[in-house]
Amino acid sequence: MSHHPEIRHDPDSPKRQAVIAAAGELFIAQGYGAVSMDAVARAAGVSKATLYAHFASKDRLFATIIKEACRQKVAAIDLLAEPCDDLAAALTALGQQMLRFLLDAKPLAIQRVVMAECVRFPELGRAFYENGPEVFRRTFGAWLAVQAGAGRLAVPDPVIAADQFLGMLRATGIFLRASLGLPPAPADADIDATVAAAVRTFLRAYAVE
Amino acid sequence: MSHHPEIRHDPDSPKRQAVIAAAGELFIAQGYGAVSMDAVARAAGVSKATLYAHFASKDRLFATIIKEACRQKVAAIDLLAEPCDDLAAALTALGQQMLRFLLDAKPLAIQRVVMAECVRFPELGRAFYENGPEVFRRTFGAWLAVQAGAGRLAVPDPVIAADQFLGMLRATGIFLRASLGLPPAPADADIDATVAAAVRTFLRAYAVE
DNA sequence: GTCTATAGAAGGATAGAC
DNA sequence: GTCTATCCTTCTATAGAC
Repeated sequence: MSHHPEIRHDPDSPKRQAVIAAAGELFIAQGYGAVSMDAVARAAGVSKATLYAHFASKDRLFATIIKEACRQKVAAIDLLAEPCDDLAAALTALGQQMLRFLLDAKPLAIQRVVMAECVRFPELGRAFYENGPEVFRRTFGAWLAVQAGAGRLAVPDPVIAADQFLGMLRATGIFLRASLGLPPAPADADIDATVAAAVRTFLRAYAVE
Repeated sequence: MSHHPEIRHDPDSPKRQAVIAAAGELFIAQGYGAVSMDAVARAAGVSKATLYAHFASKDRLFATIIKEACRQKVAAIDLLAEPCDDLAAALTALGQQMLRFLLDAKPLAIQRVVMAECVRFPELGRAFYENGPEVFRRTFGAWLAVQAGAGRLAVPDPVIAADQFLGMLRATGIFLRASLGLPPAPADADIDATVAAAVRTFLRAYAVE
């Protein structure tokens, strides 16, 4: 025993952690093709041989790193656990937290990398979707169903309604612009206006008067 | 004269056209990093030297090709020129054509490549945004303003309303899934249902009763 | 303009010492 | 496990003949 052909390492090894941290920053910022294993080794302060002792190949290092990055949680989801007496206020708070998260540099960069490489690494598309957007729309949809049960909303299909609200947050003028890296960065006022408009449209369509 | 340091070529040269066609397919399908100049030359049936006689570098070839690909027009925009007596029908037709375009393999692939490379090639982000989404939201917003003027809609801000309708079309469950390459491919019924729901929510919020 | 052939650099991955 | 040093492949780009 103790002679596996696979790689087995202490996951808390400091060098390994350094590699993970360095590779995370580089891959998320620059993507797969633009980052060399030399660059990762240099940034992590280890040799390439050490790098390869922990990760069998560039592919596997990349996939491991990005899959882990996809597990980033949206703080907005916590708002859905709180009791709700004011629907408009709750949707506004949720929308603002959600949109600010989506516009943050790191989630934007992760989305770019995953979209770019999901053809060659289908597991990344799945990991991103299932850990992020899918979790949120389900949770949000369930919350909308509860509000409907309480007589505050009339939603034929809560998950569709959730998609619509989230879709309105990802507006072309603010979210797509940011996704494409176009200046200027969205101002707070723009974010608030987008959220307010989404809440208004959503409630006009779904609120029980 | 006739001795410019820059490259000047017959833009209709058959070899040049072959390079453009081959590079377009490869770059759009696989992205910048995954495509070598050897692969482009082979696919185009020319030598690398010929390739470099027409395009100074891989960067310039890539940027030229992708910028041109961003000029693809949305057929849906033509619908906005037709006279309109049934708002719901017009929005449904527009939405279906738009969403089917967005879900098509080539626009999805172009979007992936542009998002992936917009950090290193900011011009691509601009070209994509200004030729595609921005044109459409402006045109659609102007159309909504006309409908408002005709007393059919009450839209405080037509461009925001346009963004909202388009955002609801790009729903997580159908558009983001497709953007990430997740199976199964969207069925016609899913597309129609998404559009119908968007039209319904939009009119509930904005229609003059 | 177009080719063949190749220079020159960079990248992924590994051998062997410790 | 970690390093240094290196192998081999692939890549971008060009020289030189036609």
